Amino acid sequence: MVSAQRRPRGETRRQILRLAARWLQQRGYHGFTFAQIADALEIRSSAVHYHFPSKDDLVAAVFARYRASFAWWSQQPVQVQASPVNRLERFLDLEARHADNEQVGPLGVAGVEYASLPAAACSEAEAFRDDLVAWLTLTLEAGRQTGAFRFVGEPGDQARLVIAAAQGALQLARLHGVRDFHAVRRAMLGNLLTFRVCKTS
Amino acid sequence: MVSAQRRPRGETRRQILRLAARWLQQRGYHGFTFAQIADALEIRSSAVHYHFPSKDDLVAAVFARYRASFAWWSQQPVQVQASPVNRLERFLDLEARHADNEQVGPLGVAGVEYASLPAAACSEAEAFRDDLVAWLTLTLEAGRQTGAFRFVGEPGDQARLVIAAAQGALQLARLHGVRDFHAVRRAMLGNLLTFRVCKTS
DNA sequence: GTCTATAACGTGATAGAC
DNA sequence: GTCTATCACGTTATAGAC
Repeated sequence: MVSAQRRPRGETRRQILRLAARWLQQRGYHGFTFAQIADALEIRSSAVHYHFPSKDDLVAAVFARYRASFAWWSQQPVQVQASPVNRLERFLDLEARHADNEQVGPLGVAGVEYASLPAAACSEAEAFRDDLVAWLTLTLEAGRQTGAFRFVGEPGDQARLVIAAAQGALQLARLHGVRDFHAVRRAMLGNLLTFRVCKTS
Repeated sequence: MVSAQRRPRGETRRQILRLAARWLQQRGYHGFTFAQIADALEIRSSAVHYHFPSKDDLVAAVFARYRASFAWWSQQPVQVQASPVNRLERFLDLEARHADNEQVGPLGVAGVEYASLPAAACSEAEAFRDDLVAWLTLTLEAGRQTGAFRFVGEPGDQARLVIAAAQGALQLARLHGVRDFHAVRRAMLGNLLTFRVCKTS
């Protein structure tokens, strides 16, 4: 039998979370197993159960980390001080990183596997959605006031469009390469940014 | 033992496909099993294997049917004769039906579970994507020529945006109700349809 | 041609060693 | 506190009955 690993304290837990997040975004909730995580870390699958008693716990923790990461990111000075257009661009850069890593977004996973996902994970995903909607709504509204963005209707609707499009674009990118993500990005920014005046028809 | 079912010839196969498609769009590829299909149809799981030797075969057939359905739908006289705006509206109506049934789109499933999906299913999904992109590109291009749609850039980019947004919107709807789908729809149509003139900046 | 009994394997989870 | 041996179950797939 292989002797216990000599990993720094707390490092195993962190590695488990890292792998779970990666595979969740590449294969979905049912697409990876404790055994695969254990193999990659050269421990037994039951060691994973020590750090996360059930798969529910593990995936809920992964979703919670998405939220925390985004909260941290959005509060960085460089984001707060950026213009609304710049904030949106940076958000799309963030999503593009997923595409480069052949991953989709957490909300896509939650949406697709919703009916077979543990309740705790769904709750975390919903909360993450709320955070994103709120942040994007504020960003888009601010950008419209400065005249940088042009759109009709509610900023909240437009925020949901941005989230949905980014999510869907990541999935298209899996099927047909990263170019599809950038195509969606171009189209979306073109629609939002193009200087234009509305005919008051 | 329960005696063999007396189902009309070919009906079992059709029912299997129906259930598989429904659950694929509600739970994802790994979210349903042969046993569940068998239970619902009151047969043994091995009977399902007679109609579809492997799960690969079953899911590939489901994806193939999505393609065939869309091809049939898009060639109906009512679609062919409709205006571009109307065709887009009808397409979104089609997607909205998924939202009403608490389902996501096939491309969303394929994108999210891509790395854990059988190759045959991926190929069918990619072909389906190609069909959708081609049809939407033509529709959007035609609509722009008549002045009904206004957007900058390539129609192909805009087509990918529509697909991505619809896909993502269905997933958001799972998390937060059908209202999110309609919000995305409003925003998207608002951006495409609003009468406006472009400043040649 | 259609379906059933059963196998072979993979999965999440528990009890207990160190 | 951290990890391993092992279990009980669910899943896909095969061989064979009718």
